[in-house]
Amino acid sequence: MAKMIDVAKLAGVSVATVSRVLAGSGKVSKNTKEKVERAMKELNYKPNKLARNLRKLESKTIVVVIPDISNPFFTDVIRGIQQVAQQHDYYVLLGDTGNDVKAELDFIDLIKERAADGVILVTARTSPEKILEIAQEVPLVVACEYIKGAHLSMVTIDNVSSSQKVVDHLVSLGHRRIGFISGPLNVIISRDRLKGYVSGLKKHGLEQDSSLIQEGDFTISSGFESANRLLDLAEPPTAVFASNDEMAIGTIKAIKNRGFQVPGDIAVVGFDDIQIATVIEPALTTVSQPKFEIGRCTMEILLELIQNPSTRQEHVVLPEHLVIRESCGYPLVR
Amino acid sequence: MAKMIDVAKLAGVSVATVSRVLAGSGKVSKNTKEKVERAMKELNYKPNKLARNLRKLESKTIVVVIPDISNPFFTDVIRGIQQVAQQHDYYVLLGDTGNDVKAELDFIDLIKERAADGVILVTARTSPEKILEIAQEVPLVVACEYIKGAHLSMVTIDNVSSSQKVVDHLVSLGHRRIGFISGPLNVIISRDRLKGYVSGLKKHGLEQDSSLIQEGDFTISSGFESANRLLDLAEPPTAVFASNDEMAIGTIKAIKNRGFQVPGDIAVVGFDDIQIATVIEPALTTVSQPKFEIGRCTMEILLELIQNPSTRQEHVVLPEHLVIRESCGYPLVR
DNA sequence: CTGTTAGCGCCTTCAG
DNA sequence: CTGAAGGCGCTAACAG
Repeated sequence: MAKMIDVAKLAGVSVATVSRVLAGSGKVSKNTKEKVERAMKELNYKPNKLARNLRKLESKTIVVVIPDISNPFFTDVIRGIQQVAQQHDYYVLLGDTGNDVKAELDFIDLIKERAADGVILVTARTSPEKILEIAQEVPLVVACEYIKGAHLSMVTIDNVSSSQKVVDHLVSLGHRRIGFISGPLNVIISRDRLKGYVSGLKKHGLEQDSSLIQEGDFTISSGFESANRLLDLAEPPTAVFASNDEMAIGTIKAIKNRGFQVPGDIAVVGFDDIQIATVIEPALTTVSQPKFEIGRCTMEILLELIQNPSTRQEHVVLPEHLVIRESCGYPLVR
Repeated sequence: MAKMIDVAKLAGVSVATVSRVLAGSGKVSKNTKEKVERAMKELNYKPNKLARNLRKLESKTIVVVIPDISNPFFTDVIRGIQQVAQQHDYYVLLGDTGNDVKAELDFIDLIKERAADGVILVTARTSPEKILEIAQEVPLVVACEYIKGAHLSMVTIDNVSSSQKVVDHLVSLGHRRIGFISGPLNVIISRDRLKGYVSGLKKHGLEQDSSLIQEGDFTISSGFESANRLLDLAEPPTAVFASNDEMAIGTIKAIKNRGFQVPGDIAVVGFDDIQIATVIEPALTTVSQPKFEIGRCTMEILLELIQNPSTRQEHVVLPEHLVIRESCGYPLVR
């Protein structure tokens, strides 16, 4: 494997000059530049990134920490991250934690070991205090999740108002008894979606019935079980709002399982807009998160933070929108 | 950021000793070892991987080149790769090409730049000759795809015999007119699945009708269109075998769209067994690839190749199995 | 068991 | 515009 000095010798110049043409830092005569380039090509020279990284004390790599890469929601976010990373010559290291907090911390440690220049957390199982502490020391951006009132770079949507919009939609279709399946309530975005649901009800003068609220854990099966509890009610809801698409799918399964129709008998709304939402029958009406854009934006902020660690930390809120498909049908007539 | 020499000074030893306790190479007295460890903890020392990498001329990183990370098939493979990588202290760099051949080559180049120690190709858009040439120079393993008769490390399933099994199953249910939707025929695994279908027909003494074979491109919409062509036939098939689950989903949509039932009127089989296969209605009977295991196995082979580049290259064929769900129903009575 | 020393390959002042 | 030289932080001989 040819190295810089080989190129230098062949071109009859010094390593400094080779380094200069590599960096494209203009101060090389056209003539020598050509000589060097010819030599590089002849030797099939590739600069050794290991050496460059050590010298510059940067790795040109960022870590994306996610709970589970086989969850389709995250892969779209990653694609956004990757796109911006590539444009700026950064690589992305995959930090799949398998939902393990220890693994999360280990990946973050990569920065201290200089194997990465920054981290994106698309999960935040670690305690908020810890994350804040880490964010003081290293470039870190949190995506999708957030920490309340924290002085920290974050990119999310507004989970409260988007949930409220769902209630608006359901009410406009004539529903007055709306069930809600929340995500795990120890997660802030789950609480936000619940909050939006509750304030949506209030806005329309509907009373809140705690039996209509069930806690799930974002899986299809928890959606199925929660929906069953809702269907067991003396007076079941005419619509169910699930806090993510997987749970909405479980809900649809539960409803069909009892011989009811969606949306004929009961309307269903999801959240996230993953691909399955378009494939399931009926196609799911859901809150579409700008996943790709979240990824892009997160990476852009991280890049700024890496270049200038004293950049003011900000919480960016991206717009989402309700996608109306088939699972809510048309206005109820009762 | 504390470095090794700081630890050495604080512990009153030389850097070599610190390096030794870090490497755990036994030849340090218990006493000094403790001193060093205390110093490391006190300074909150983390070894600089950049320096270590340069010194050892390795990056402890491998690149996984995939066409599209938001395709759920690949993420399961990646999880398998990641698991083994983690066990061996390797990191995985994501090489999402977005189906671009140039990007594929660029990611492979990372090895020559020593930013990675090996590559896993879960796609192979690049020409076989080029791949073989590259594999001579760097540790490279191909997963899911393969190159015929090549002296190259590959991990796949047997696409021919598994497709034949699908035909066996369909025939056992009474089907004699079986449609086939292939993947793009410039891809070898598509041709293999077609080959299995054809030889399956022959095995059961069924004649091959070329109008029953349609070429798709692995997307839902191509499945939909191909299925429509099949349904337009004067004598449509009683069963359709699609070469992947996405196309099978498109097929089911097309069939339902015409007012027919699956499996009541027409049976459908897919290939891959991605998550959607269990969610779609009817749940899809499909060939289940051991995706996670493919990932694990591929990474293990790559590891061997990295440690010993002269390892004999081998083509590992992993077992798959047919998962029978609802989309084929029960034996036909005609 | 421990210390000394010479690089890994590159970038970047500082001179010229 | 070009060259010489000093590290980046660590590991691996080689001595002792």
